[in-house]
Amino acid sequence: VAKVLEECSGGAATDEERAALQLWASLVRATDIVRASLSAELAPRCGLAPEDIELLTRLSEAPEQRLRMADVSRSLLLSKSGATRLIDRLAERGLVERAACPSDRRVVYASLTSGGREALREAGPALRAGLVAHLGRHLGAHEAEAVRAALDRILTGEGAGV
Amino acid sequence: VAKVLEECSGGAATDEERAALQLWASLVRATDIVRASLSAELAPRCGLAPEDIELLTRLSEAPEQRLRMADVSRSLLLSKSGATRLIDRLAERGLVERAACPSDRRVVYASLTSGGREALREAGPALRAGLVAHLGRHLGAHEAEAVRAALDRILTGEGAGV
DNA sequence: AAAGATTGAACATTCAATCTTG
DNA sequence: CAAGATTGAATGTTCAATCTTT
Repeated sequence: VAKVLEECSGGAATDEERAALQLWASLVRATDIVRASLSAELAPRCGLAPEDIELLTRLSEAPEQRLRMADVSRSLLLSKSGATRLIDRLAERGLVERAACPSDRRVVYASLTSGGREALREAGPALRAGLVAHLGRHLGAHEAEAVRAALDRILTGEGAGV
Repeated sequence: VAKVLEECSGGAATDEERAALQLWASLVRATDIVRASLSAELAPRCGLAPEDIELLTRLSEAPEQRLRMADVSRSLLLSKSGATRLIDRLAERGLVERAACPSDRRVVYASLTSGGREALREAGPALRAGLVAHLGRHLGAHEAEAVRAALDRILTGEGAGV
């Protein structure tokens, strides 16, 4: 990608621009490919997409195992309506359920059901195995740690609220 | 994410699994956030999404500034129909056009128009500036290089055809 | 008026089926 | 029959508008 832009899209790329371009290309490709592999392996195994597991996980760690809809959207980097629809889908499958909040009647909680806990118990090990196979296997321990540290620096620099 | 799964989704995560989990969380978040920032900045500036620019770039570097539809889908990690629709959209805007292949009448070329070259000349610098601001700015030169090397190792390990 | 959530419309992406050419 | 490309249907995502509650 970089070599291309450097010559074709306006010329005059600096070294810094070239480096950023290459880094971006690798970043996007790596996440896309690993995501695709994970989805393909997880779907037949447990019928859940990686994003579904991510949601169930966030719920399982939350106090009372539930989250306000707005927090679902924020923590998953999803629009408000995206959160509504995600919870719709998982609620239909019995993995989460909606609950009213007594103290503020505007908020709706999404809470983990026992079925959701069960699904997560099965999906968790599969997800972890997939991540080790597709990600960890190719990197040494402190190399992985170094990459994570660099990415986290970008995240905090860009103002990501964990 | 990692702390959660370690305790909630089946327990007994190894150190290796924890590391892979954390790396994955940072990887996904970083690409999502940078992608969102890029899209938001590029859209008003030049009316193109990052993926559009990526396609125009690939075309601009290809021999004759054209690519077979199948190569579009492969190089952008898109399904065959996804490639068809992407070219549809950009052709409607006059940035690419379809052309028949005389030697094999099954193949359709997507080729860059002069309008597409013009659009890329404007978008290229904007994309590069955005990438430096959102990605490069937070990392030292050889740190960025180290991350890229690690990601590329994952890519070749996972069998990514560049 | 502002915040939380939902809905409908628009759009992008994929899968499966189809059509044409080799 | 296999490969290249396109189409229709289904799914998921977002934006803008709406409704309720604060």
